[in-house]
Amino acid sequence: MGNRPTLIDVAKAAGVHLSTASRALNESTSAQISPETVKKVSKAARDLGYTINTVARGLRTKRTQTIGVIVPDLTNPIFPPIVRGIDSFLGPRGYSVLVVNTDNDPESERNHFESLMRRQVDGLIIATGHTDKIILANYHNQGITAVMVNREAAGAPYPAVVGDDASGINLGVAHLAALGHKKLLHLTGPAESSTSRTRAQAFSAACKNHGLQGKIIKCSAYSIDAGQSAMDKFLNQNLHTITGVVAGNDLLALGVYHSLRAHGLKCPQDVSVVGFNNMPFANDFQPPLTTIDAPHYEMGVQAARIILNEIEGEASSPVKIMLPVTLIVRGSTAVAKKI
Amino acid sequence: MGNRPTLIDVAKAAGVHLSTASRALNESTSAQISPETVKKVSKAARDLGYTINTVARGLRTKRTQTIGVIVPDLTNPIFPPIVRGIDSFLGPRGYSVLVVNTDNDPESERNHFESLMRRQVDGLIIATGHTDKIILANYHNQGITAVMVNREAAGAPYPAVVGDDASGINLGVAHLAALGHKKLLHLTGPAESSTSRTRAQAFSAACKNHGLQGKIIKCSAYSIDAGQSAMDKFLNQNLHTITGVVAGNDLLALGVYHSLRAHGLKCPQDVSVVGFNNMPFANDFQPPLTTIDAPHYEMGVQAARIILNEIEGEASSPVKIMLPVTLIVRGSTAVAKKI
DNA sequence: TACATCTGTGCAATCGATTGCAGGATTTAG
DNA sequence: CTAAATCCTGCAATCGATTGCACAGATGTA
Repeated sequence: MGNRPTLIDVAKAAGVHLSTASRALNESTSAQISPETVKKVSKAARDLGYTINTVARGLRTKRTQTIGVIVPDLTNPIFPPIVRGIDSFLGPRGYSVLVVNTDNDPESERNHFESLMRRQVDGLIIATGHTDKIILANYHNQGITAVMVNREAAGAPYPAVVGDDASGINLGVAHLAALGHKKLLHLTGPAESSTSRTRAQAFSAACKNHGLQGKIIKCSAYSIDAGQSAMDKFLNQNLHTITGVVAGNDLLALGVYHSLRAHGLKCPQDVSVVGFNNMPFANDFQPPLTTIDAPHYEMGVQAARIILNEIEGEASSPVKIMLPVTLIVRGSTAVAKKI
Repeated sequence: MGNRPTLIDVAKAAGVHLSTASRALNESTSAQISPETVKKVSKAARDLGYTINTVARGLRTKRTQTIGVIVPDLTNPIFPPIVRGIDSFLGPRGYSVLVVNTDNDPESERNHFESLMRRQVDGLIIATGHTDKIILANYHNQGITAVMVNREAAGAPYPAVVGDDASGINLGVAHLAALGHKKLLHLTGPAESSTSRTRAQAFSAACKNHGLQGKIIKCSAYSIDAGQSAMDKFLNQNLHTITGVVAGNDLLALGVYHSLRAHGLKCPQDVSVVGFNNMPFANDFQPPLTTIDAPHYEMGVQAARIILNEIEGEASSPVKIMLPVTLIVRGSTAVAKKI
């Protein structure tokens, strides 16, 4: 790669010592240097096309201005908005983002974690639902700065930025109740994930609240296939026992779509479906998906804000930020059918 | 962040000199060290939980084992698979990936480029369609290692990995021709993008080949909105003049869906639509989208393979890899309606 | 006038590795 | 039995910055 000039080149060109050049170019130290010298050095730097070598600086300062972001899978559509939110906050502040995918595999997560540590990242933003308590406690014991996003911190007092899952599920159940549904089904995600538990509990509570019957089935992952096979299994045994489904997320809702179709049921005529997340293109599904909008981009922004504060400012006490969610009514919910 | 042990700690623990420890731990130099010493050092490293500081190494070796990936927008669904493909190849080989989003803004691209240079990335994988010839030529003049992905290199002899756009468009047109369509429309993306031009040219050629009438309209971006407004404009003037649409990509196809609906036209009964990319969830759209599958993940893998070769192996002559595409027939295409 | 205080700059150590070179110990060759 | 070759290991320079400390000259104070 290109042979860029170094600080020595700039110093020579400006006729000053290396250290003077460094101070002149550095926002926080340029006050120590006379204005004329600063101008001279700046000009030399500009003329030579000097850019700082952050690797060298990072070695000396022990700050790389790099944040590691751990996600399960970037191709899961809720993560790109989170990552962009993070990046949009951090980028203008001089930080870069190293994204790794764990596929929810603990072994892979450990490897990626080590890789990020070797790279001396200044902090971690963790979006994986599976990271278990022990791993997290380990991170904390090692003095690692981290912030959770889209999940709660378990096993370690880390700050977290989450959507208001309980309210979201409430909104969904209330919406179905208002449409006259009496018998609902909830597809819950993997038990390791804090969002799964929160949503399932909120579902039970909301059903009780509205005097509805609410069943829950488990899915092995937050994926279309897992949703489909769980729903298949359910429908094979209980074809006409429910009129409304509150899926743990939009992918599970899509799995429900597939399963309903395979069982000759129509959405929303026979069964109404509510998703969660309002993922991109949810409006273009067949039918357009009624879902809970969770502000993923904003979650990323907030997580970035917090971690920067932890790194640069004084360490605040672990906060938990819960962002509001909203119900988006589309074509997958309708008045309940008599069963 | 954690106070990890350094090579000196390991060397002391093993009772050898720093440099011996370094060589013992390094794959390529451990042959210079006696087996017992290697074992001793390895054990000490393991016991102390030593991990190398890649920042320090990077400063000395001028290799950061980091690749910069420049995309327009990570939330555009074709990019996550590319990024994952890149990462899946590079990760196991010790490289990490720094992803930046330019939003097709040259100013933003310049800033991100500078940021990547400051971070001493070993190479660049460029997926932005807009990067103009001058910028690219600049990169090349600065001796920057780069590979294009999902676009051709213009203005600089960089390797490129692309899908076979021309064949893809051909497949789409042939499919519509076989269904009896005579009058087709192509929505082309921004002219700056090489894929836009390739696809548009292929469309014209294919129409001529099949003896069809083919019109082309331009879209300002590869987005749903741009597709919709271009199609709106077209339909307002020419409501029943075409029966088939070949969209420049799937997002434009979705825009076409919206526009057709707004004009009271049904897909596929009134108008058939073919997309391009086979983006995630294309099968779940309304109707499921017939489209050309482009192997984005594989494109990422190949781009990563090439750049690693350029960095570590001998510089090969600039290659252009064209990956095959396939037609995926779904519900958005049907026998042509008489008009 | 003499001494203390500031300002601006330079000197040199340092961050944590890699690597060319030198040299002692051991082996091989003649 | 001596010289040459080989094998290991240590020494020290180096990558490109940051930063505590020293010091010269300017300014202020008594």
